[in-house]
Amino acid sequence: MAPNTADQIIDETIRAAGLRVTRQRRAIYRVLSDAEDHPDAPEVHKRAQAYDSKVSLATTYRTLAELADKGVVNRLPLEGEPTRFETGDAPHHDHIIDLESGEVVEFMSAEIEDLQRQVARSHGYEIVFHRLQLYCRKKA
Amino acid sequence: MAPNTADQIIDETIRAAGLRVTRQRRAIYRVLSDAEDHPDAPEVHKRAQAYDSKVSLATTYRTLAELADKGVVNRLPLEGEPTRFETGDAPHHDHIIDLESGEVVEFMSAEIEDLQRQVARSHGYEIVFHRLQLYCRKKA
DNA sequence: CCAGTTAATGCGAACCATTCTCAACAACAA
DNA sequence: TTGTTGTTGAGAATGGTTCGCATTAACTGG
Repeated sequence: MAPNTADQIIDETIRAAGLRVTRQRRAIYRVLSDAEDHPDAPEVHKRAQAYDSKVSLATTYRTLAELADKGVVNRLPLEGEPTRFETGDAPHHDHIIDLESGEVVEFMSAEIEDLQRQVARSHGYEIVFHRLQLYCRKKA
Repeated sequence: MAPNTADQIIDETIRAAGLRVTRQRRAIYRVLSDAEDHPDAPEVHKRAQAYDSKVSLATTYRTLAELADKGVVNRLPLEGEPTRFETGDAPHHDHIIDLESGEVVEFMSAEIEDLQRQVARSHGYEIVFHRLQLYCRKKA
């Protein structure tokens, strides 16, 4: 099996995070780069095992945490359910959570971001990171 | 000790939530209406015991959850630490979290709220509730 | 004001997502 | 290839929160 570009990028990403490239980390990161949705850790684990059966749940949590700390992956802590994950390569965005289906939709609003910074500044703060989640239902 | 207005309001609030008025619930709710800050459940428990020594931690969690479900109290789930609580009687607002001190500052922005609604609508959703938290550090 | 009905409490056990421990193992560098 | 050091797996441990259940206390309606 010849190396392809996608694999190389994944390895590169892991290495750039200052981590050794292992089968497990490749599988875990690949799950997120392939994902169309926002899986939680057990789900990432399950999918990772499809790529490589030798991935433990502990390593999944560990790797997700390490990658998240490096900014390569984003945590998406949701109200009342396990944290979900997404790759960190997309430009910054916030989330709409469909309360019925659990589906997560990404959105972006430069205006909101600006206002947030403004609000923070007016209180003498600067934003390190923020969390904006709109828990919604489909409009009638 | 003659009944005063504050006590009556507390009882009223609890009753309005469809709950029986008990010493414990009075103590717990009073903690929040007296609080200047945003305590977590164990802290509420500790303070509630000052008003009435017979309050268990389980009841504290239970009562906070019940009151939160009724909208009388707001949950404030924070990134990486226990959920904190506040009364629900203040007008809607969001929070700035000081990453160094853990202090929570409330703010309000009608503009941001409007933009949120607009964003949701443009995706075919209507907001049921939202969470906006700015994790900040004091500006240099 | 009392008894009965039903809800609320306290205690500890249970839960669940997540993290840790540590011996076995695998990446990478020389 | 071998040494060094980071990584893994398995399961135990953690920590916040919830539950089960026997006991106790609020609210009826009489």
